[in-house]
Amino acid sequence: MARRIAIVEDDPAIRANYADALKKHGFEVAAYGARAEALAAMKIRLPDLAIIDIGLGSDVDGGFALCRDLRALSAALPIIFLTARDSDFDVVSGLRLGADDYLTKDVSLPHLIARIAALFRRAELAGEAGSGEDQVERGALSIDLKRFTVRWQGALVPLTLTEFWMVHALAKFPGHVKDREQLMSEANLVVDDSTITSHVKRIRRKFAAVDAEFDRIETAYGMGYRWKA
Amino acid sequence: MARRIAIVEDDPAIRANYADALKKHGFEVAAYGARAEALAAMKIRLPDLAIIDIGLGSDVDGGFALCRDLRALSAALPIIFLTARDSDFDVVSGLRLGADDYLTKDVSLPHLIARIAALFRRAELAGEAGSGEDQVERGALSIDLKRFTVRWQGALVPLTLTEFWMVHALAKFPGHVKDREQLMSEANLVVDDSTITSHVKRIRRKFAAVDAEFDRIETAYGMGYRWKA
DNA sequence: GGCAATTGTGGCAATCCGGTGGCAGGGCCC
DNA sequence: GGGCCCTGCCACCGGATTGCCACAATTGCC
Repeated sequence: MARRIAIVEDDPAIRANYADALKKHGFEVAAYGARAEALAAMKIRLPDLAIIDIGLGSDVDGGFALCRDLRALSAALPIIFLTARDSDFDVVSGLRLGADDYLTKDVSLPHLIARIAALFRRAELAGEAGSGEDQVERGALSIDLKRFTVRWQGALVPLTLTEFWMVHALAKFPGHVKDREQLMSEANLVVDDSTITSHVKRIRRKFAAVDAEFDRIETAYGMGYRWKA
Repeated sequence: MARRIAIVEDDPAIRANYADALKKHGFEVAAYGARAEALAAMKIRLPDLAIIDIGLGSDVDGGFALCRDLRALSAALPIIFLTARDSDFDVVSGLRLGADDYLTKDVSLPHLIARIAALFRRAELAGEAGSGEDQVERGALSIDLKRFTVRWQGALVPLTLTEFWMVHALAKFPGHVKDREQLMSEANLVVDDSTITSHVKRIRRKFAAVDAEFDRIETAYGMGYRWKA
């Protein structure tokens, strides 16, 4: 199965150029010209790697914002900035936002491919160690990590991203207690303890809307929460 | 616990320079001037990240060889080439050898740090999922550190957090007497001695509710308590 | 057996923790 | 701009947990 790479670049010529080159290297390519379009598409289905430009049309820093959004979608998604901007400031900012690499547009194609390959190599290491699955099934619960959907007894539970990650964190190891800090880090958050409580409240409510009997999220007093098997 | 970074660079001045800068950023640094020396040291103890120059003294491609050797030692070790050579050919070769990043020596320090941080971030993703189950088994007693559950003869004993840690502290070393202070510190408490007595009382009661014959928590008069094997 | 020190017991009050409703700020879309 | 959604947080409440005390029971020692 070919790797899917998403390219976000506003210049149509450059975009087509890169898309072509990557396709020739055996990658599947999805190309987008604008931030909102790209984000919407990736929310439906995550690519295996994203290459994004920083300046997107009138949105001068659109790529930065997109990177942040994508990082929220997935902590593991490899992200490469590919842009004309070569100031140190931009590089550091980009990397701090969670990108894995930062390249300027003067890199040769072989160079770009080598960077992509290196990133895939590393991403794969993570996949082997962890649960590289993009689908989690726990009885009546099923989680689709690429589409960010959760089903309970077959019915779709409309969770927000934060809620999605929290459910994922809990259900990944049924029965294991996750304290609030662990839940935060798995959802890429740094918030107040009470906020976690709020999220759990909302998650429970959403599951209950689908199944009034729902009670799989158990509170472990003073310890955290656990997904009851 | 600070991250350990290994630097392999033949020029003593540059080496000291980078080593200093990284130390200032809170990393632990091990610096080496030659390939053999570096490899020998890392065989004994792998760093958390390696930064290597390509040209090492008379050994023009020594860095490449070292990278290959290190990759053989560990597929997961993050490796960065930091060198004066900026030809595309070298970059591609370096990355193909298994390096994660390739930087030229004109990068600023903030840029280098950002690259290092990005790599650590990604490497951490891999490490997370690996840790296996933590379980303590002592005859009829079984403690699950991940689930925060205690079973006696297979039956669940509903302990509170404080009680859980106290049972854990006692059962970890069966037969060893733990005085009240030790029990407090293992449960992260600072309380009156009599309070420990109360906790033991409640723990015994909860075990007795499961098994009327329960008598494994022994009082060592004047010394503390011990888990009877 | 007598005595002081130590531990067990029941119970109560203070505290901690989580659940709930609600609200405000920020972002996004129309 | 207006409306909507998501998110973070707070105040309040009820219940679980915890700390401690007075008093009874036990222990070690003479």
